[in-house]
Amino acid sequence: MRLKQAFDGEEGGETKRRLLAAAINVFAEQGYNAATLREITSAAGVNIAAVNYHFGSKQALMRAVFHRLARPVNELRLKLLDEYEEQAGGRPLSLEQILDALFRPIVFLSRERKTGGFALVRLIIQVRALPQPFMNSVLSEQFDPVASRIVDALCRSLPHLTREEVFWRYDFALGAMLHVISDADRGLRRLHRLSGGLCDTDDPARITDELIRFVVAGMRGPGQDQTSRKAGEERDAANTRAVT
Amino acid sequence: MRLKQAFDGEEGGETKRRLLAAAINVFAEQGYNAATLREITSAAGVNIAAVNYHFGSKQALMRAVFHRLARPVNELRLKLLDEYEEQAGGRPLSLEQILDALFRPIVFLSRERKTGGFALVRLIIQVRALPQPFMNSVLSEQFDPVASRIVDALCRSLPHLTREEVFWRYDFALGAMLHVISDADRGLRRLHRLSGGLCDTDDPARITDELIRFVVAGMRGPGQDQTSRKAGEERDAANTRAVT
DNA sequence: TTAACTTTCAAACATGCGTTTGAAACAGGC
DNA sequence: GCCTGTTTCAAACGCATGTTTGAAAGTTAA
Repeated sequence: MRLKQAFDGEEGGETKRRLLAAAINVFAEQGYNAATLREITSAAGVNIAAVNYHFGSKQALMRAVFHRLARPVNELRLKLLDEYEEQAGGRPLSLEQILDALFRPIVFLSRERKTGGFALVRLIIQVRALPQPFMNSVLSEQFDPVASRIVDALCRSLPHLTREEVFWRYDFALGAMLHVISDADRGLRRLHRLSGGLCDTDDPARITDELIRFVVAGMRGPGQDQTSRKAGEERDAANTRAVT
Repeated sequence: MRLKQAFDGEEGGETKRRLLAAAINVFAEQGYNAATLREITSAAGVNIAAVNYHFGSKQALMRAVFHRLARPVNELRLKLLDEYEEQAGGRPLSLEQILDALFRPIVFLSRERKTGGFALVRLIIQVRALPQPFMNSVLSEQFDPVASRIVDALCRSLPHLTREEVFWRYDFALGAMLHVISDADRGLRRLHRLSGGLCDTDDPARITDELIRFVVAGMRGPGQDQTSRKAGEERDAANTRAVT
């Protein structure tokens, strides 16, 4: 067997590795459209033709970046779920445990530039904001399994809610998390600024703490069939006053 | 007085108006970086030199777009707050009223392509995901006043929370909303797909209903000093088991 | 009608992009 | 050492972009 083949694994050789690492950073900072291959290859210290040689195209490089970053995070989340399920011995997981698996890996990693967590979060937010059709399959492949697993666990943990309601709340929870961690990643740091410095958006433990408290309460809030009729009527009247 | 000067207002002449309208659509669909002036001018049926003549640059055009879109929405939100405050006659607004002002204009408008609500939401999400420094001032100018007003109202409505906690929860609520409305705007329609069609992400009333119910519960959840010591200890132990 | 200003236009500028090409360098096995 | 395949390289390709330019067309007031 050739030594080169033994060394070639998922990460490829030195050039491929450096290229991937540089792409992670540049795509995260600039976004796909504004990132240029010349900038990436310059940061990697390799020749621009290497992109086509090792990855085939800019698009393929972006997909490789995403695959590289998302897999470890989601493996970790699934692993946390596994551990909690083993502890639970067949009973439903607690809501806190589920949210821990949903949030903590991402929130903490979003503060980790070395491991790529920072970049992953940036990229998730970016592809969500501006879809790239060529990314659809890698996103589904990486994120759908863990989403389904979490929703299933939530349904068992929150029997007062319909499955539909759980899906809505899952989406809200995800949005709340992505929103707060994306805020800290930007020059403006809006929440920190708006709050006059009260909110320390650099502290993942603080973020997780506040986030879980909010989401736990939101998740445990009543479902539609438990909301009072009076509140429902007031809301209908408010909706009748059209936005114009 | 020249007739041209009378006609020139904020909207400018026909060419400027068409250019702005086309830019709204193209920027929203493509994002700032991928949108080209040739595409915009082609859609507007004007010459490419008109961009520089009427707006000065691509960046300035983008700022003008944002200014054009954000102002009516925020005026509406402030107006809703005014009305609710007038009704309240000096007492704190109910949480539902505050959230109505926070969410409903944007959620409903996000379904309105004609009024630009759709485009505005898309643009907000995009500039958040990938900051453009040249947009910072227009964003602050347009959104900070209403944010501060809402946080103030929330503080009065939720006296069990510190001002810091209110800011966190405001941010989570905003994130939840932006996340769910951005989902429906994209080819994949993830929530609809993941939920096997259960969640109708085209229905603004449904979105608002579920969103408000979740956020009301989340906002009313206990603050940090009301959370049980046992839950806190369990969380500390979980944090000690490091992510890797 | 003329003059002054405004607006629009086609063409060009200056630069840049992702991709390709063919040769050189490298690596490894026989 | 030779051969084969792999990898890297500089240059080029084919095309695109935002901005500028100078002239033409349009508008308006005197």
